[in-house]
Amino acid sequence: MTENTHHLEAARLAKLEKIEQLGIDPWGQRFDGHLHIDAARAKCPEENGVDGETVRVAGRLVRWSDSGKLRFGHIQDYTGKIQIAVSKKEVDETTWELVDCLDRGDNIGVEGVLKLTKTGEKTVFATKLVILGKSLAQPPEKWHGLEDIETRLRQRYTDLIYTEGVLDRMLKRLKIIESVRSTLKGEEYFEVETPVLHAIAGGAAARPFITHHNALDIDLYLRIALELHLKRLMVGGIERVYEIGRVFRNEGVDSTHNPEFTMIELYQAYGNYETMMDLAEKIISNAAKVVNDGATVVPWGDKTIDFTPPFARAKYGDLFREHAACDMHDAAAVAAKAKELHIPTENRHPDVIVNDVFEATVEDALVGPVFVIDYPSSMCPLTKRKNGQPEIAERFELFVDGLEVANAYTELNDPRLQEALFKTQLQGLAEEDSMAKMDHDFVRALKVGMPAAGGMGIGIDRLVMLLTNTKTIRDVIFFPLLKPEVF
RNA sequence: GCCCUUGUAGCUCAAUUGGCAGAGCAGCUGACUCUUAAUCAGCGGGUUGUAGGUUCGAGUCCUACCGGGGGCACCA
Repeated sequence: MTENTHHLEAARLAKLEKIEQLGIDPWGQRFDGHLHIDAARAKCPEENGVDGETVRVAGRLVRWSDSGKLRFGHIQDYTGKIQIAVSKKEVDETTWELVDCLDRGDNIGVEGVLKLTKTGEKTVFATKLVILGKSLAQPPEKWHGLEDIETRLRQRYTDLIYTEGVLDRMLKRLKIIESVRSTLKGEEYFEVETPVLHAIAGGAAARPFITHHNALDIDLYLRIALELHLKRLMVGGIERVYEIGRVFRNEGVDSTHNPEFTMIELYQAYGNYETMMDLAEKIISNAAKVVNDGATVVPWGDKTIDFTPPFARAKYGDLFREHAACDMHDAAAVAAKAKELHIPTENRHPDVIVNDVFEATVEDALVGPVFVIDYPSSMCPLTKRKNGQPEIAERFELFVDGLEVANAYTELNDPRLQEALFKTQLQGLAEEDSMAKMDHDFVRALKVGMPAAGGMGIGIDRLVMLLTNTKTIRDVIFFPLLKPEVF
């Protein structure tokens, strides 16, 4: 960079030096009392020729014409954009020289009078102007902006500034998370933090990332779920508990999977999976309203999703019969259907085959939102069985347009059954593929006594996708995983 | 991991059969006190992802590698 500075950067460096020669710090100083730009816009008179208040605004210069003795530009902050006008007559000589050194991309602060231009645009007519941070990088082209996906993801900072809708969508993500917290606060939940480094990667079926602790000389796993620690806390007396946190799964990347993603898991003593359905409806419909102007019906590509409670509920077995055209308990018929779908059957537990057939035939057909309830219990080693029906687990998954958004159970709190399920691997499932990894301490905790409870996990990234009409997960994550860039 | 596709100036894109690497925007110099894709005149800007190969000649064809996108697999 130093021995081979690009000519565009060189031009900016020359201006930077000129600013220093004026005795001005090109990197800026404290600037108090600025209004957010949306607030400034709200204060601007609506009538031509009327002087409004004198205000201070600050932000990034995203349009600039450095010509003549009256110059216009737009500055932008996270609340919006407003035009500024700088007239040579209205500012002192040093400021006018500073104005000559401004480039698109610079951060500036402006004090001036709010009024409309002759063409009716809300404008701050500057009486003072300061630089709050020089930009040395050439911004993207003003009309097309940044379109190269790789550049947008690697240089998210630039993407956030110059690509229409990116910052807005990410702010919606933050508001959705705020809304989830606020809904749970209303339900008297406590938010906690539990370890990310696990000795046993339990609570879900996924390949973990492995890391190493030097001083203890032990390998550890980055967590793949939050479940087992939160249940321990319920044993400890925190009746309603949740965590919003990052989980890590060492798997492929596609439009709905990022190796690290954000989950909320929550547990409610004395509840069950029906309690969780009611809560899921509250959490999701509230969040939908926050980012869709109060509406619970939201656009989703060329479809519309109605998140107005209550959501539909359908039994796993019924959906199976409807879409796979056979009974899930009829092993021969299921095997035939599996063969038809090129799903392997050899040495695999019948319920694993059922599940594969279910995924192949049912899931994509579910537009929803729909709670799929009552799963085959063999695939649910952490879930309570239905009274008198040990082959059915009180579990639901919430599907929206084929996307799994939430997963919940009536929690298994029988330590003897839990221990037995940890010991029994499903045929045809490698241990690393199983959710049932022996965790002796967790069994010990259950022996202390966990109250009957409901619990739920929601994929926050996918929820944000659905509520912001975004089809790829990388567009709702600030910094999705990419292979390292070579400099 | 496999298949398809893609990589040219800061950005967005051209480049005919393999035949002098171009444009717009942005930048620089000058003019302009109501502009907003400002306008007008002039000027500069390239390791065509990287490394090889074929050829008189490669942005273009071939091989490998690197990055991105899409699909498959994985993700019960």
